[in-house]
Amino acid sequence: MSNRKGDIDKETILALRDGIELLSGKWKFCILHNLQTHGKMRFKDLQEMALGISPKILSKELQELEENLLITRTVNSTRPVTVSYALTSYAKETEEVVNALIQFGLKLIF
Amino acid sequence: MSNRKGDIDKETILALRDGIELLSGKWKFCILHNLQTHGKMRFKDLQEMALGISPKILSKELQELEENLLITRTVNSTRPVTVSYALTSYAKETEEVVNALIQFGLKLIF
DNA sequence: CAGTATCCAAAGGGATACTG
DNA sequence: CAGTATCCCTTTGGATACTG
Repeated sequence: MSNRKGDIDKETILALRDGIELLSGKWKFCILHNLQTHGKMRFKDLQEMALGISPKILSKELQELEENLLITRTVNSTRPVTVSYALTSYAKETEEVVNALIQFGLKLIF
Repeated sequence: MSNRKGDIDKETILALRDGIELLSGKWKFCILHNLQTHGKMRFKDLQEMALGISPKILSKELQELEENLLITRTVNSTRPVTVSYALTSYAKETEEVVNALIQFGLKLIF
């Protein structure tokens, strides 16, 4: 309660909205969580982890995460070609958000 | 990394998705943050805090938060009638999520 | 395997005016 | 003041089929 009532902390609100924006999308938290716990994952692994995500959506969310420097995309010279996704060091910042959300979700039930 | 690759922790994923669901909506985090920092707030205060939210949306999100027992709605016997919103004790669980998100958002810029 | 292309339904959210 | 009602547009996300 560092602010008086009506004295709105705009920077905090903007930071909040920025954070939300980068993590918006139905599957982003799941993707981040899975990469946190499993390390590198391929497209297909990610598709199976979250039951029922269509390839189009997964592709889109991965691209957004990559654009925002939260994950890397690596093409492996195998046959057939495989692609690995992994968190950037920068994405460490998201771990607390993901974990807090998981803790919150767990407390909803029990 | 307690799980082997491919051994998906469904409960964690479901908790994550439950948490996300309760907090989904463009303004919920802002509402929660403002109630955290300012305590009780009236409808109009909340409307001003987040520049540009329409009354319909604010009303909807407040109802959803109330349904999920994260906030209380109190009608004050004033003239004209005013209504106060405040966090429930249960909503303490959301503070860490909100704060983690703010920290993440702040690190995006600086 | 790792996507892209196309099509489509539903949800989300805003503007505005109105009401008790 | 605290909403609700109406209208409308945009975004989101899913199903499916196809490609290198």
